[in-house]
Amino acid sequence: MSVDDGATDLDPLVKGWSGTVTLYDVARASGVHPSTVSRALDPTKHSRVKAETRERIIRVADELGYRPDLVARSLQSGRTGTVGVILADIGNTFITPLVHGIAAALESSRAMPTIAETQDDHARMLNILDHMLSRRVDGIVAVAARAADQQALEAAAKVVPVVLASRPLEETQLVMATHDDHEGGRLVAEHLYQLGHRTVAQLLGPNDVLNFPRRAEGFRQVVSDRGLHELTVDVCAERPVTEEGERLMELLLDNSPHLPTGVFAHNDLMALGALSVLRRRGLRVPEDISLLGCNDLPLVGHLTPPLSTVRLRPLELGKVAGDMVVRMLSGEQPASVSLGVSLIPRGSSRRLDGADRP
Amino acid sequence: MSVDDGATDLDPLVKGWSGTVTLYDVARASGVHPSTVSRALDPTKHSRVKAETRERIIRVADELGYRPDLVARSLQSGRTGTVGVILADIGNTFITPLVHGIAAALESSRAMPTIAETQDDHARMLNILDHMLSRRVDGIVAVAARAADQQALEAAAKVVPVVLASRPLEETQLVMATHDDHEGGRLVAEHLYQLGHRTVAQLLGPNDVLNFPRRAEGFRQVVSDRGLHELTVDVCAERPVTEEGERLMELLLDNSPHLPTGVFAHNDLMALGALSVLRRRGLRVPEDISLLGCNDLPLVGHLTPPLSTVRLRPLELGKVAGDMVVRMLSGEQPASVSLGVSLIPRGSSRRLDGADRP
DNA sequence: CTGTTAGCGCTTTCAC
DNA sequence: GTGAAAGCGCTAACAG
Repeated sequence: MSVDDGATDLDPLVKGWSGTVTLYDVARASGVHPSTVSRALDPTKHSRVKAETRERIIRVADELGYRPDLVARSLQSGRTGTVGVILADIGNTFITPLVHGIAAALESSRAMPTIAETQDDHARMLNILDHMLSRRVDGIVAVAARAADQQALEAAAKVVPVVLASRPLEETQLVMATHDDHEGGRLVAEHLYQLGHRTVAQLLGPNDVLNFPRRAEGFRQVVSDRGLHELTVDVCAERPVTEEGERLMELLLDNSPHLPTGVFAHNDLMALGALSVLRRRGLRVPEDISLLGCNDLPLVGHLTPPLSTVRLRPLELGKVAGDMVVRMLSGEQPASVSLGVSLIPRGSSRRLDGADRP
Repeated sequence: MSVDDGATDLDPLVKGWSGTVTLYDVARASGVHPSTVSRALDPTKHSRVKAETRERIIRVADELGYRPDLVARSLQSGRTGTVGVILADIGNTFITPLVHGIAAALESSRAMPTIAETQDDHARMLNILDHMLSRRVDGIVAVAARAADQQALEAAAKVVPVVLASRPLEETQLVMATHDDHEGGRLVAEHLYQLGHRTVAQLLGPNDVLNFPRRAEGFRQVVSDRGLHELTVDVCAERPVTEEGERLMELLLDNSPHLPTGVFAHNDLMALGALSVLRRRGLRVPEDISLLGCNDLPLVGHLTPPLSTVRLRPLELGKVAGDMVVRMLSGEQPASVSLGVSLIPRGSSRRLDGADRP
C-alpha cells in the first residue's frame, strides 16, 4: 500500500483507480526490479526467484490489483493466444456445438477463440481475414468457406495456420475437418428408395458451399444406381436458409409436371421452409410427400411431423478442427479428417402406400 | 520490390514470406522515415504528407503486403478497438439478433465485438471479465449477468465502461438496456384471464437471473388483481433451458392436487420442455392445457401447436446496448433503457371451454 | 537469485 | 513536409 521510496510519478493507488497498474508499479511497491516481478508472476519461471521475494511480490501484486497487459505481452512474444473462428451465421444452431468443440480443443493450449461472422458474404470474409491477421491471431478456423473465398484463405494460410471446418474446398492444400456429405446425400436417397419412393427431388443448397453439391452428388448416385426418377429445378439456393427453402419448394411445385413423393432439402432450415410451403398448399407431410433435411438441428425433432434428417457431429468436428490448429501451432501438419454421418428416420418420411416391400 | 539502399537486416521480401512486413520495411523500401509512413497511412493525418510521397508509400505498402500490427498500435494508443460481449450461451437463438444489434452499433465507431460465453457459471464469468480486462477491451456489454456476478461487474465498471444488456441487476449504478419483464409476465396472465382461465401455474426460471422473478411478479400481480388461483411448486429452474422445463413441468404435474388450465413457462425453451412432458403424459395442448412461453424464438411459430409467447426485441435491444457503450467510450453517461414487449397469441393457448365470455 | 539493457511495432511530440 | 527520439508494458538475453 505504501509507496516508500521517492517514486517520481503517479501513486500506484491513484493509478489503481484508473485501472492501470503496471509491472513497474508492482516492482516499485515491492522494492525489486520489474523483470523480477515478471519472473515471479510467470508460472514457468516461478522457480528462478527466491520463494520469499516471490510471495511478497505476489501479495503486493494483488493488493494493487495488478493485471498483466496481454496486449503488451503479445507484442513482445509475437503470440496473442487467440484463434480466429470465422462463422457464416451465429444464428445457425448447427454451429453452436461446433464452436464449443473448437473452444474446448483450444482450451488445452490456453488459447481463446475470437469469433467473427461473414453472413456468407465474400467481402465480409475478406475484411475479417484482414482484420484477424492484423490482430495477429495465432491461427484461424474457417467454418464459413465458400468457393470464392478460397484464394484469400490460402493466402492467409501463408501467414498463420488455417483449418477449414465443416465446409471443404476443392483442390486445396488447406487442412480440413469435414463431414462426409456425399454419404449424407446417399443415405437420404437410399432411405427414400427403401421406403418405396421412385420419384424424388432435391432442394439444392448454394453451389459454392461445397457441402451442397456433394450432397447432391451422393443423392444422384443412388438415383442413378437404383433407377429412380429425379425431378429437377434448374436453380439452387443463394444461401442455405429457411426463406430459400420456401422459394425452391415453390419453384419445384410450380414447375414440375407431377409431384415427387420424396424431397431432400439440403439442410434442415431449408426443409423448414419447404414444410411451410407444403402446408400452405394443403399437401401433407408425410402422407403426400416425404421430406428430409440435413444437420439434425436441436429443434427439428420437436416439429410436427418430427423431421427425418441426416445427423452430423458438429461437437466432434469442432474438437477435431480445434485440435488441428493447436497442433499446427506447434509445427505439426495434421491430415484432413472426414467424419461419418447417419440417417435419423423420423415422422416426416414414410413408406409409400402400395410400395412393393413390407 | 527492390530494396535499394544497404539495409542491414532482413530482406522485406523474405519477411513477407513469413507474413511480417513492418512499418520499417515500408519506410526503408520507399526511402522515408517510419513516422512518415505512419502519417501517410493514417487517414487522419493523410494531409500532412506530400501527395506524391504519400502515393508512393501507399503503393510500396501494398506491394509489400504491409498489414498494420493492431497489437502494437493498441499498446501505443491504449485502445484496442474491441468491446467484450459476454453471453450465457451462444446456442440460445434469442441472443443472435441481440449480438447482431450490438455489432451493428459498434460498427459505427469502428469497434469490434469479442464474444465469450459464461455457460451461466459464475466462475467462468470471473475468468472472462479478468481475461477481457487483461486483453484491454475498451468496454463490455454483459448479456449474461446473474445476481452473483454483480460485484465483479461493478468492479469491472471502474476500469472500463460496462453495459448490462437484457439481464438487469438490482440496485446498481450500472447502465442497463433491458426488456420490461414485469409487463411480460402481466401480459401472459392477463391473456389467460381473458381466455377464461382461472387456475394457472408458472414454470419459474432461475431466481438469480432477474428477468425471471420479474416475470413471476408481473404474472402474480394479475393473479392477485383478478383473483386467479395459482398452483405453485416450490422450486425454480437452475438454468433457463429445455431440460429444466421438463423437470419443472413434471414436478408441477406430480405435486398438484389438480391440473392448471394455463401454464406460463418463463421462456420458450422451458416451454418446449414442458410441451414434451405434456405430450408424453397424454395431455393435449391447447385442448387440455394452454401453454405460453417467452422470447418468441425463431422456430416456435413452426411448432405444433405454434407457441403463444411474449415477443421481445433483441435486435433493437442490442443496438441500444451497443450504442450505450459507444457513447460511454466518448465520455457520456447514458441513461438506462427498458423496451416494451408484446404478447403473440398462437395455437398453444385457447379459450377455455365453458368460459363465461364470448 | 536479481538487476541491466534492449526491443517487439507503432504513434507522437518536438525539431528542423 | 519530414526526420529524430521517446515510450506504450512487457519479456528475454546477458551480466553480475
